[in-house]
Amino acid sequence: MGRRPRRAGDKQTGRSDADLGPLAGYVGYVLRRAQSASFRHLERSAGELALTPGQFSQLAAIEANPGINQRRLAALFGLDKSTLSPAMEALVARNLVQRTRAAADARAWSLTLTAQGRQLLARMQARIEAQERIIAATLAPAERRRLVAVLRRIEAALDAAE
Amino acid sequence: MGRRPRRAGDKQTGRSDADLGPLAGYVGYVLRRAQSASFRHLERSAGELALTPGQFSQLAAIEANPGINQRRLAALFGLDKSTLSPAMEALVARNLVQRTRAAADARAWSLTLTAQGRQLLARMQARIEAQERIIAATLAPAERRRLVAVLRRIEAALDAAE
DNA sequence: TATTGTTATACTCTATAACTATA
DNA sequence: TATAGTTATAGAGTATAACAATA
Repeated sequence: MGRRPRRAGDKQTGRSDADLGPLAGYVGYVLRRAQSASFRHLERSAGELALTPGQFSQLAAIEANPGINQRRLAALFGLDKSTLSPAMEALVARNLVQRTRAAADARAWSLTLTAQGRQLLARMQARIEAQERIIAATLAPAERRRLVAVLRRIEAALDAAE
Repeated sequence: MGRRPRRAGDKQTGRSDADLGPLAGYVGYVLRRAQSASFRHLERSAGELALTPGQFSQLAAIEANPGINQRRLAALFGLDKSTLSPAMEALVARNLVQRTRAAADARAWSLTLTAQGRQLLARMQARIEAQERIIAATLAPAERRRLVAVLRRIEAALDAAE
């Protein structure tokens, strides 16, 4: 008999050479795997900056929309206002975000970045862009822009579906 | 003066017309949005089947690897064994998965689907494939296969990065 | 009455550490 | 000693509901 081919369940290697089956062919599933890998990589590369991907996105959105309130920021990310309340509290406690009462509405906060927040955001952005370069290196030239467009269309189509 | 253009912060609409800023151009971020939309859609379309996307993937992997043990199943998804323990417990309690002691190793479980598990998996798979058709409808013909390949390459590149 | 934000509470998903039983 | 699995526990991240202050 010839060499036995490597099979699922091979005790020698200890590696999980099990099979994903049909999962491996679903866009939804490979999307999840790629997204998880992006988070894992970002968490590793954030290191001493101690910013989660979610916190990065919140700082970036506040920079892009200075004076935004928590309701609008929550809506931008599809979160409930009660989720954003403690999240902003944590960024304020780290002196990354400044909350002042909105001039036009005393119920609402006006969110802006502090100097320290802008500086930390810039440092994190450099690491995000390093990740983007790793991603771009796997793509043919000009494929990156198409990928972004495709993913946006997928999001919109799924949110619009019954 | 002419009509005022719609601006961020417009109180009339109540819509969050705030701006994602540079986030909107990052592959990592649009990946996250698309993946979240996929989960939301799947949770809606699962309905009375009461299966989460994670549970679906576990059933599918057990079907593809009958007799797999929990360690290998955990490794397949990058989870800790302690995460899988209660997850399998829940599927066994619903009579979807059968756990028997592995013949070759009395420490390990041998996981297989019950008839009920196979039937529920098949019903859920039909809904997954409905989602895949929604996704495919946003893509040019033959773009789907390329997207799957691209996402796999991105996952591999990020996991390999320092 | 409606809206902005906070708080109490709970649920899901995940991990680490300590353990039991077996190899 | 090492491995498969379980359990206790903890920490994110999320939501709903009830509430206070303001519109």
